[in-house]
Amino acid sequence: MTKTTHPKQPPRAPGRPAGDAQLQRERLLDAAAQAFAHTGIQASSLRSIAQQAGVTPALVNYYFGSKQRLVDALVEERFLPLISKVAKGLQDAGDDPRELVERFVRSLSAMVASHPWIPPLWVREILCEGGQLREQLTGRIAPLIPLLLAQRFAAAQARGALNPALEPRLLVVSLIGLTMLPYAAAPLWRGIFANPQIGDEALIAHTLALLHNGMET
Amino acid sequence: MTKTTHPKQPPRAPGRPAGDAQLQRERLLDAAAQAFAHTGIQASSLRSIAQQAGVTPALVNYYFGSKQRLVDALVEERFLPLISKVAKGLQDAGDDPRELVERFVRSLSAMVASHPWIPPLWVREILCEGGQLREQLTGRIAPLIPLLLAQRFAAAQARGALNPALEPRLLVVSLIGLTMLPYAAAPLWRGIFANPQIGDEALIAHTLALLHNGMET
DNA sequence: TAATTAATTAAACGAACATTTAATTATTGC
DNA sequence: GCAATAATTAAATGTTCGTTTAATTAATTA
Repeated sequence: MTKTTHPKQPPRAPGRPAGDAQLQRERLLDAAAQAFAHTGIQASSLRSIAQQAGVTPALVNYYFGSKQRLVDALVEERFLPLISKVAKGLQDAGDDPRELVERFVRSLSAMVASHPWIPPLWVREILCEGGQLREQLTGRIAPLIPLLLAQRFAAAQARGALNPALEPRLLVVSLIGLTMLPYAAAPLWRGIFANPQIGDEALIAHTLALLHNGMET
Repeated sequence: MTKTTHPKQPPRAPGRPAGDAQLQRERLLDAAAQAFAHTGIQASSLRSIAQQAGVTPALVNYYFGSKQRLVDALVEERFLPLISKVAKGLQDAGDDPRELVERFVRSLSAMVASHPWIPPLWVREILCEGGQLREQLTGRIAPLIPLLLAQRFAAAQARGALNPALEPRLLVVSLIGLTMLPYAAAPLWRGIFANPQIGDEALIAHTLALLHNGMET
């Protein structure tokens, strides 16, 4: 989709501008994160990203070389560092499955609050078939979070600290379904269930209540 | 994305063919459902859909008028009837929230087994921002399923038949996150958690165990 | 059987896309 | 201060897309 709303900046003349240089690159990454989450990578044109940043599409290729390498830069510099931070918090947690679940829910909530482009990007580019970030998940994210959680859940279940009717690996899937999906779908259910409004704290409390009760032996 | 694999049918000459007439329309709807779920509506070209059905893109416009009306036809003739069937099953269920949840889980499972294009289409065109089926959800699906479930959950909670720590409307979101998302993400987690394989029955048993335990007062 | 209608293709159109090239201007190093 | 380099734009290129038009052939009707 092409952004048809111009912020009405007077078109700049060619030539090197005065002042800030490498800051343009960051502004392009910001615009790309917004566009990719909002519209999807494939459907986001370099024109619309450039326009959002107030430059021409040729400048995107000047800084990144191609659309694919813009995606790569966004993954390395913006996306994976956030994932690693969540993973660190889980590694440092103990064996108690309740503690693991609570840390996951709360750190995801904090990440989404400061980087609201994460859930829509996750849906479009990891969950969707053909998503361009799927390889990142299977190759670099899965060992850090899903496999780690599954192992700890299985160990907890073996020593009787987790509802034996659950399947430890599917509990990881359930955990993601109960956290990432509500954030990604928030515009939808906030519209359907308007009045009275449901806040973020209520969402966390509900999710933890369901999970803690459901995990009990 | 354009389908580059040709099923090697010799190119047909112009002119009205012998035999089956209105069957082509159904074949185009089949191909469209596959393509839209697999690639997304916007990214599915009429060329690829036509090629999948063994015809030319002009024939798509002959039968449907435009790409938009092809989408409309798919919604009316294939998608909404399945949703209505699920909604009927819920309306006929009693007040017991366990019964409601079990019916939802099982009828969704049956629907997905016979129409596997539903979960990816739901993710792409309802969950994703800008999805072309969102108006259908808020306008025609929400009253049939999410609002109905939320009302019954709230009533059950009021009479003490549902964990009071839960929020009835968010329980609907949780229910969808625990059912639709695992189906949509199945190719992902079946790859990550390979060996031993997890079957559909195990998924249903796990999901119901978590929900029933979590809903207990 | 002759005329009309239905179903199909090939070809063309204009728009949007990612990318490349050449020109233009500011900054930096000597 | 002058040459080299860095940052930017305008314009052009070739591709793909949805849609339209005209031609073609089978089925239907009278």
